[in-house]
Amino acid sequence: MAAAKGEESKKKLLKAAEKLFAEKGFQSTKVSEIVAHAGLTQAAFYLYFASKEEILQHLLSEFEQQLGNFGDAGKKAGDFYPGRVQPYVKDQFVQLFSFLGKNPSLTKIALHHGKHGDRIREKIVAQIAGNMKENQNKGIVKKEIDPQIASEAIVAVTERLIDRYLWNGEKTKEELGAQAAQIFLHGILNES
Amino acid sequence: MAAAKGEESKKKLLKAAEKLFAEKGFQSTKVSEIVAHAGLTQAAFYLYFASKEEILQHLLSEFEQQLGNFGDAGKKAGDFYPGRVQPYVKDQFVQLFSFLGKNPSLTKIALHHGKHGDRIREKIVAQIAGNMKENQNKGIVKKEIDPQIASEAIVAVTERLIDRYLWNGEKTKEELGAQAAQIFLHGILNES
Amino acid sequence: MAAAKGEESKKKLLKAAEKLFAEKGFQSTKVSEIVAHAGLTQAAFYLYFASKEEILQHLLSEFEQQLGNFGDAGKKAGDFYPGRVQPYVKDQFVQLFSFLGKNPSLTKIALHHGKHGDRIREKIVAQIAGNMKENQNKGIVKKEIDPQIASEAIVAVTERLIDRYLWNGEKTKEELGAQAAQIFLHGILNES
Amino acid sequence: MAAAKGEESKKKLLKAAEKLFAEKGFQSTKVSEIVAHAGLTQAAFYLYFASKEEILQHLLSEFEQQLGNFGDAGKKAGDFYPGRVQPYVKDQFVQLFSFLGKNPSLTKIALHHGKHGDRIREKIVAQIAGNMKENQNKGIVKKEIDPQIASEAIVAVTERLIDRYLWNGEKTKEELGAQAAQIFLHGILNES
DNA sequence: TATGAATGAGCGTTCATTCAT
DNA sequence: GATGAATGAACGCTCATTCAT
Repeated sequence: MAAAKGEESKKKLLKAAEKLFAEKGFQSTKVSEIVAHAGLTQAAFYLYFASKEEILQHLLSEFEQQLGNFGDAGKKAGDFYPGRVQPYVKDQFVQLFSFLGKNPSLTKIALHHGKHGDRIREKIVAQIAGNMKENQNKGIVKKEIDPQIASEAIVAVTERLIDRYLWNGEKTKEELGAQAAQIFLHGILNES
Repeated sequence: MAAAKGEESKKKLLKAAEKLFAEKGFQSTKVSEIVAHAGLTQAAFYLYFASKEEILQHLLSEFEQQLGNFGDAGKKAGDFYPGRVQPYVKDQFVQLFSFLGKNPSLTKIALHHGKHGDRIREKIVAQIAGNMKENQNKGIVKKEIDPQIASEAIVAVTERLIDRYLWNGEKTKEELGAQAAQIFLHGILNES
Repeated sequence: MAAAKGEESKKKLLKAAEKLFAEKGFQSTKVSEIVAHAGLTQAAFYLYFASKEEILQHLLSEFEQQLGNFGDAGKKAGDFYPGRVQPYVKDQFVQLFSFLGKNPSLTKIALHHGKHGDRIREKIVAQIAGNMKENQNKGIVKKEIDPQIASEAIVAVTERLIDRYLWNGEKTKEELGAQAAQIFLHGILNES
Repeated sequence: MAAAKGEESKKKLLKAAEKLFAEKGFQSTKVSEIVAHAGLTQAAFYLYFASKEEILQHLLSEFEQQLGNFGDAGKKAGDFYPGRVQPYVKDQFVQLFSFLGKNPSLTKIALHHGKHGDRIREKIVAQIAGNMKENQNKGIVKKEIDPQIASEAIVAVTERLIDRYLWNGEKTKEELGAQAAQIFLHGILNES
């Protein structure tokens, strides 16, 4: 009934790797450190993962899976705001924030890791850009905005604020979400 | 007329290191690769730099030096827009863009490199936040904006757009600057 | 029954290092040579010792530990020769010889290695000088002798004779001990 | 009239090498250090010496040359003490001391350097042993003494006392010579 | 399921030595 | 006679990975 002992070890390794990869980066994290944090030996590592690279992939695909759900949630959420445009857009924004903030270390790893990061980021950006284009057609979003660029900006900011303020508990997800939404939706300037 | 041969080699090494550090990160870049790109032997590297770490520092301090000038420029620029607030703010924005865009690889290295990156980023953010606070007091920037957060956002976006669009020539500095300014100054939404 | 395999390898490395350090000195001995003699790879070396320096320290402290015992032995031995002074002094002399001769390579390494060697030699010299001073007070040793210098001389000779004659089996410990005692106790000249 | 400039540089290099070899040993002394002490460049070194090894040989042969003179001096000195045996022997002893003490660093280098050191030491030992054997035949030196061993002892002590007390000026050549002679000629024990 | 022991390949660094000027 | 610049070869050390038990 209890999870097989092996499965537990595998989880410990994944947790350790996630923490360390996020803290020090993939290259700088040694297999020896991962197993030390997991309370196992180096040989045990290779019982569960073929290589250091593979445990990263495992983490990354875990993240990508959750990413799929996010997309669906976004779609569905649209239906709940018939007619009221601003709350809808704002809510989508907060959702992204909430989603990426749920797993800050995974987010950091996923978006920072060269090739893989690019692919994943592209996915998120595309999703947001798609939504934005729709909203542009509906007249909600300004015509002058390049959805591609704006989406990149949104992701970059989300990523950064999570890393800077959420990670260490300096701000809450809600505070950050509100601020980010405020900035992106209305800009920082007073209307003259 | 010809620059001392040694100085040339040093520059070649710096150029190569800059390129590679930006492309693959510090850890993943091997000294052997740097010297290969510079057309020298490994031993020659240590004629000019005490360690791989030191060439990074060299690059970093080069960047920080330019950073100082950027701050001064920002201050002076303020005087040129008496009464016209928006162009002033926008211009400042574009300047940051222009400044960081002038040396994309150095920017990437500087802001991505753990401890050092944090310090440098903090410097830039503080400078922008300072300006923003002033403009907030003057009623130019919205009261609800947290200058700290907004500045982090601005830097994050600038960094990302440079890396994504400028690096490969997909967009020009001006295009990006305009788009970013647009987003940050007025937001993406149409006024309803 | 069998000693743990790792412990065996460690011992092999220590034996090899001892031999080579004694033969060619610390600096001239390469880690590659040590492991070759031990039948291991270079990486294995660092499984047991953090650095080349550390294996030297290990050897040195092993020697110093034995050194402590030597001091005690000397003290106790004094009690066994009540009233008969010459055999007592001679025996102490032979003991030093026997002690250092038990591990010629370790002795060579220990006394030849700069800072460390100086400290260890000082220890031995001080011990002998202490004894000698006592015997001087008892009227056994000549007043004109400077115990410090005489002790340095004794150690130097012991060291050299071991290295020259014991190492290659040309003389036995007893022969050397007898000759050295003879020289130091009564000198080389006939009484005229 | 002035010595050629090249000859001066060569001398500077020899002086520097002598000092450094004595202080830190041959292996641990880098060519870069030698030239730094001599105020020259590394390339200049190879104008005068084919290799690091060669400058050592140069130093060594310089020492060996002086050694020849020492042997002759010993022989001649014998004639000046007709009938008075002890002063003669003692004087020879002091001469060795004086000779080796004249160039402590060269002495240290010469006697410490493996193969070469062995050859040179052998030469000195043989010379002393030869004299001692003569004196043994004349009844001056005890029959029981093995001249070979005694000579090794004498050289070892001389070498050590020079290194320990002369080098830093703690004792003078004369003090050391007297003490050493005292020990070796008459031993440390009181006649009971 | 897990480990203790070992390794191959490579990395950053050093150093005696060379050569064009 | 001397130098600035460069190098080949090796060294100490690290690390992801393997394998017998």
